[in-house]
Amino acid sequence: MKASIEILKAFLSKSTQIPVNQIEIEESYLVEKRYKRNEYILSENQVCNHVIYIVSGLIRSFYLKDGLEINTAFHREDAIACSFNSLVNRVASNEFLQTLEETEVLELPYENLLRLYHTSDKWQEIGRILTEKECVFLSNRVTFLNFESAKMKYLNLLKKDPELIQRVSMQHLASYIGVTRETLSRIRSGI
Amino acid sequence: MKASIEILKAFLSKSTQIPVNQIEIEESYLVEKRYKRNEYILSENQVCNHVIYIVSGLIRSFYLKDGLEINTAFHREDAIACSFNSLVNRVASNEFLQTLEETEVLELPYENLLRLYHTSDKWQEIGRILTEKECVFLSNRVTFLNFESAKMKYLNLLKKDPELIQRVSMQHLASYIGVTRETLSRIRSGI
DNA sequence: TGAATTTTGTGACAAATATCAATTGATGAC
DNA sequence: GTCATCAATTGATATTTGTCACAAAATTCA
Repeated sequence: MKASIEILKAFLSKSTQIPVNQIEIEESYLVEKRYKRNEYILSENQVCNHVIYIVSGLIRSFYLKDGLEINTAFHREDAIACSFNSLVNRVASNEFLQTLEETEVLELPYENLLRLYHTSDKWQEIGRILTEKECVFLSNRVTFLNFESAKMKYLNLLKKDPELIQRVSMQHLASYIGVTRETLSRIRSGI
Repeated sequence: MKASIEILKAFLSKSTQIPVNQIEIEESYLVEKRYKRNEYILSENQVCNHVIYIVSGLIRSFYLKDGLEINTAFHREDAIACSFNSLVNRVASNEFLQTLEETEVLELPYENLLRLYHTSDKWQEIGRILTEKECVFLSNRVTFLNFESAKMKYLNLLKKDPELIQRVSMQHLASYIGVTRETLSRIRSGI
């Protein structure tokens, strides 16, 4: 018996406004997993075969550019994570998923996601609404990154998501907002 | 009789891999409209009440930052356009939609989109897949904008979408890739 | 606890890009 | 075709940010 399934359903209901009792999923569709700190959930060139729901913990997505790690996203408890393009288009991922804290997840394999989509229009709706939310997040992120100074990007992140700044190291935040570690350090020291 | 409905259906079928004969929509749900060059389809602070399918023409999305126009997207024939966040969350748009060429569209009012979603799981699927594509596009755009030099951003755009560079003025492209007009001009002259 | 490792901070300097001002070139209205 | 308007270019300079090198601080773990 997987206790975290109720937590997942609560997340889905909250995110989509669909009543919990209308959200159905077979327990066998999901796999519970635990990761230690700094473990890789997905590596570059693998095809992403799962959507994961994070019960607890913290995960980062990043890609390599000239050997340097550039973070694209941070995923915390009560959120989902995957390499979106890889999952949806069945292509090799250009990004890694790595835990930054000890992390507990519920894994939904891609083929089960398809089963849900094909057997239930509620799940089509869930997929659509969650994808819409991701779209809104991403278009805000584009605006956030484009045409803003390093200082404004840091201050905006601080305002919008102060908790992230507490939980993620500065070197990881730096590439997420598109500045070097040194510049971020100087911004923080107020120069 | 709206001739462009068949064109819309072909677009949806091509984008979603759903056979055309499974895509149904009442003609009365859609409104045909024509805009001249430089007309506004949506202004800041309005709630976006339509998704539009562009039959022909070119539209830009932009927002104002310190009185300056920053372009966020360009939408061409055989594509859809809207202010996504405004449409989905029913909030005032922070962006404008303006034609850059004479443009012919099919307008789908938001309430009709909801009708489609609530009466047909095919339309839930169409919505999901189109939103997925937008997500992939946006996450590529984030990667494209973050941590790239002005020159690389221009060259990447040139490579990925040379047609856009032909059709859109340099001043509009500049803010789209997050550089000033002057810098873009210098990049193009090869300095 | 203490050594090793990782992360963060600082300084000096270089490179990239923005800003401001002026000019040239292109386009559209009449 | 001409004038007016808008777009693109160019130069000079200021500002921002990156790069490299190293030191200080914090964290990890044996």
